[in-house]
Amino acid sequence: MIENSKILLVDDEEDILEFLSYNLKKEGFRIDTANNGISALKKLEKSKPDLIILDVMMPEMDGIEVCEKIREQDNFDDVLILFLTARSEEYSELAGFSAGADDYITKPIKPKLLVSRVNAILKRKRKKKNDGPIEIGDIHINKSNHKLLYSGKEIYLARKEFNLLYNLMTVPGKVFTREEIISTIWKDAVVGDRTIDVHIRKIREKIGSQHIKTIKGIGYKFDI
Amino acid sequence: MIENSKILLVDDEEDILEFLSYNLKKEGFRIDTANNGISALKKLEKSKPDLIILDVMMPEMDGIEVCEKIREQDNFDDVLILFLTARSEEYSELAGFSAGADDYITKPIKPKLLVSRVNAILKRKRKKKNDGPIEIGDIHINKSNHKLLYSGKEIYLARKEFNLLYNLMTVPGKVFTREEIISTIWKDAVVGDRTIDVHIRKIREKIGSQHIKTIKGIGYKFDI
DNA sequence: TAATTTTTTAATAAAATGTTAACTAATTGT
DNA sequence: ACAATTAGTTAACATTTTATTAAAAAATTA
Repeated sequence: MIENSKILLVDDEEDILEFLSYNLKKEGFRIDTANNGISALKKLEKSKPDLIILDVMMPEMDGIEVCEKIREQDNFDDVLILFLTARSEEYSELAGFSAGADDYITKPIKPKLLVSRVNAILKRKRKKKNDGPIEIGDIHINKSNHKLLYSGKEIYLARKEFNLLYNLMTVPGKVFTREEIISTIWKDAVVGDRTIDVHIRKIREKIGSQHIKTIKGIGYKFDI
Repeated sequence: MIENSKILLVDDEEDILEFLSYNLKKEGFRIDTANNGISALKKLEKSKPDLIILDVMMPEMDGIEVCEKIREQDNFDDVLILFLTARSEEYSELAGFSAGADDYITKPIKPKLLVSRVNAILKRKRKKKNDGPIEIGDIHINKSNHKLLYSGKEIYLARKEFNLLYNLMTVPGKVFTREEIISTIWKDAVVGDRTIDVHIRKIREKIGSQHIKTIKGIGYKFDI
């Protein structure tokens, strides 16, 4: 998912565009480029990137200004923006954040750092996004109000049960290993494997067992 | 292997260093310590740890900064970093991840949780190396979520069958000797030759026998 | 704090997976 | 072609993993 994210690179220097492009494509990101602010704003509509990497120092319209313009538009207030600044331009951190940037990287850019930063910022977004309601078949689950509708009827799940089911439903069909489940549901406790089974059983008790499949030796998945 | 991993602990409080040290040594890890960021950065070169456990709150140079400095160095961009944060410091999760952390633990530290987290993170690293999805002809196999698609249809393979097929598919056309197969699939067990045959048979039952070829006297190979 | 609910564990049953042995079939070398 | 070797098949058995309970522990609520 993260690997598949689209990134729009905006810089007036062709070398930097290429450098960024090369390093991010290698990681599996889909890349679009623009070499000035105007062009970037135009490309936004069609490209619909998940993340924009924006050089602060550009002729005509600088990064801060581009960022502000993007944030003004209603449909792009949740796109991520990452600034590229020279180490010396101390001011830009503040200005950047106040213009609505999500993070920034100082030049000279180190490939590995760039990639780890980009991954981190996209992961963060996914987390936030993750809270929307999910509707699969006759099951509606909504984390923000902790409600589960099963063929129209409201079903109560205890918190752990709810989180577990919600987690499985975030990516239907994906097999979640027990390890994965534990690391997302039990962030600060150590529990045995049977604990998962028991929660799974309770969920099945309430919504039937046709959706949650056991993959023996691996984990569980939610199937439609 | 995991038990033999080297861990560098960085904290300004001697008590915490001792506490961590004690609990991790007990598990067989090799431990190094540093009580500030500067010293940690210095020790890196010689110590070459597999994992660094870093307190976020430290005088002079905080954990985030140390982490960034580590990530900037080209030779340490793949060392694992685990943050120690107070439960209240909400900010640090985000800042930490964006600085390049791999995971974090909140204080107060529970020994069991610490150990299981450290084991998990080290295991994860080891695994990552060769887990990519493989796509050959009409067969897609993905180890990370234990899925096999055969001309678009999902096919279930039991664990040993799956690992065996995956292994053959890592190098299509290569003949894997029975010895090789046993040493990769049955790391710590002794099994007879017929066992392989039976698993091969079960795989052929599910995806047909056109792909898995027998090389008599030698072993098996996966052919396109 | 007591009552109630949720979560976890422990014990054991059930199910699925893995292995072997005994036998058959196929292939290879002479 | 025939013995010798190697692979395939099957079903019984062993092992591993999950499901199910009930009960203890922890957390939440009244």
